[in-house]
Amino acid sequence: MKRHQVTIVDIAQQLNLSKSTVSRVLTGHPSVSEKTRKAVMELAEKMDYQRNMLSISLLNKKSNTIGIIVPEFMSSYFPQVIIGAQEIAAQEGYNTIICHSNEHYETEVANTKLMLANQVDGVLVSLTKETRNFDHLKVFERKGIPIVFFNRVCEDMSVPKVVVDDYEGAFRAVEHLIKRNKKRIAHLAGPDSLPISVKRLRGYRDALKKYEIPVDEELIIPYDLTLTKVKIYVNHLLQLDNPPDAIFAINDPTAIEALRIIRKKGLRVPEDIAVVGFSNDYVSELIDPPLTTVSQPVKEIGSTAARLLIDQINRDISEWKSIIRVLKTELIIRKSS
Amino acid sequence: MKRHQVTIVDIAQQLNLSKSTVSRVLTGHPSVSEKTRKAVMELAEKMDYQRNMLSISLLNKKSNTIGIIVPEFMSSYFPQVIIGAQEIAAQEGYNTIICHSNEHYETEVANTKLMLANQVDGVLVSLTKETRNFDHLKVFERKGIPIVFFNRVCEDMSVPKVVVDDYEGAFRAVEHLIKRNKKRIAHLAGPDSLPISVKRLRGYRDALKKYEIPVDEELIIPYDLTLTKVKIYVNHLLQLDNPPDAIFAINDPTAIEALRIIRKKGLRVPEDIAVVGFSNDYVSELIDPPLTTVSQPVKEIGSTAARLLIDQINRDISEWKSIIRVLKTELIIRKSS
DNA sequence: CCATTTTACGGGAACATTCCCAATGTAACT
DNA sequence: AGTTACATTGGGAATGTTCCCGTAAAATGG
Repeated sequence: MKRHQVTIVDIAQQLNLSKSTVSRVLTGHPSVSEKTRKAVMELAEKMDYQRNMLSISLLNKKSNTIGIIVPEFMSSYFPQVIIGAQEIAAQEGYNTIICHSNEHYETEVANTKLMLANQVDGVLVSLTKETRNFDHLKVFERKGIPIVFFNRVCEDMSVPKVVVDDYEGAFRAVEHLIKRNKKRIAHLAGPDSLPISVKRLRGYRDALKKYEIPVDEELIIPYDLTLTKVKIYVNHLLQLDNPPDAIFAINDPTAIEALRIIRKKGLRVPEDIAVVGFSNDYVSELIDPPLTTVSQPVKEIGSTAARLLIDQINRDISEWKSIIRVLKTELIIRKSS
Repeated sequence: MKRHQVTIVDIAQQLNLSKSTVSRVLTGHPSVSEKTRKAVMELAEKMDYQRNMLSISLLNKKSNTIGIIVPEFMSSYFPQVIIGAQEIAAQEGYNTIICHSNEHYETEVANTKLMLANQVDGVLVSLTKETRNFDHLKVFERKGIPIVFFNRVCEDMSVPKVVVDDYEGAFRAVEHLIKRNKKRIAHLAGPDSLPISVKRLRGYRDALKKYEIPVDEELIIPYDLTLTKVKIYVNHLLQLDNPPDAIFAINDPTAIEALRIIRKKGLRVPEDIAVVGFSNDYVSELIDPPLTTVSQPVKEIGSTAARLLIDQINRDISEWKSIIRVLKTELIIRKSS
């Protein structure tokens, strides 16, 4: 099958017009007679004409496309952020190219290349847990392509960021455990490369400090977010001479995994060990027992990030460079604590 | 900030070469001297040169981009299918544009327009529950742009489809309930517009027939997949003179919602009422009690669909038009039945 | 040393569209 | 009637890249 695209030239020839005139009709330019307008419109409809955005983008040096790069796609977190972002983007007439890096630095680099090659007008990025070098992202800055980080941000770069108050969320979560009379609270932390890990850890430490509970470094376990390893760490914690009576996990999948392991051992939650997570994954209220967790306004994260990006694209305001939007979290207390 | 893209002409001018030569280096064409090759490569690197895919796509009439249109993004089902599809696509050098239709026909139509305008080489589509008119999809056929349906397919169009054996899956699920000694099995069905609803309903009916259990139409409730309505239907079922002792739901979110309502009423699952879902959502094994469900090979659905699409793009083999790949389901028996 | 082949590079068209500038035609006004 | 104004339309450049074709210089062969 020979595939020939219907172009404005085809329409022009059939109507004995110039491509300029046809273009004018299709773009809604005023100076064109009603008669020709109608003729063009009808023929275009009949021929299934679709404007070729590639050529327009090439000409305008603007693709009306934004890129979104996320580290993973499994939990409900990023899909929902994406929904929020896409909503705003679509409203403003922007398409979206979504890439997930699978938590691999190399894939992330490849993804940024892809975005550049496809001439995106801006990118929304959440980093992988492996990312420690940011050269591939600084290219965007050098080229003047707006970039906005969300959730997993790069603190070395002075570009807009959208995060939640991880510190406060963690603080409140741990405070809640303390008020439930828990004395030895363990923390399954994330890798230090991620600011969210660091901030949540700080929240954990400060909450303990405030209530004058000594911080036992043995109870703080940073890990690389590979879910299969949770079992090792939880088992390790339970076999300590002085085991914890609560676990605060860096995120919900980790908390849920921990919870399952604990229950398989025949321990009671929350009586023997309480568990608290972070993010309020959509699973969390469905499991048994429902998980206490710090909820994030996921859709709002996506929409504010997209809004910030598009504002930057339209009017490039450089004072905005260092804007950081910190959204509120909310502690949702359920039966696991 | 004035944004000027680095082009091959810029590189050519700085080195006193023609754009042809630079292009040759960048595309790896052999007939170019080692000296100039090196010079070009170095300068390109230094200037952060990135080839502009828009112009290449325009020239080749091929964008190396495939589109994926899914009805929703909330459950883990479609994200996982997308991961499977993207893996294959990336392997074959294709980018991906993802759109979700939010279960709205209008949005789906808009999404197809977007795909066409962006010159995708092919599309992967799963329909919304509202879609009853397929003109917007037939455009792809007319233009000779390959299209592959998955999960929610359009049976009117003779294009490749990837589905699971819904009939068999449903049959086995209901058979399993019968063997658990359930006599009055209700079915929360999907809308008739979706072939998956129809097939699963047929499986349900035939399983009952096989074991000579009369089909009570009162126990078959088709609904529009709006989760909030599940409560009404479940309450209705429970208040029947002769209430059901099992529910087979069209999908896992529905089953989970039903399960929660049933438990809130103080009924025991599975003793009073057993519940079975469909799709093995990643939540299903985490809830209490874990849900018996029919699992689908999600990633494989995505990868086979993508493979089918790309094969069609590369060599356009028209006999393939009516190919239907039916993947196997597996009944996963858990505590809810 | 000349003829022929090879090697390396330049010129220009093509892709689909928009937009500026010019050109044509018509109506209105003096 | 002649001039001006305005309404429509056409022509051509430009966007960044590839690829075909042509051509000069260098290398090879006798």
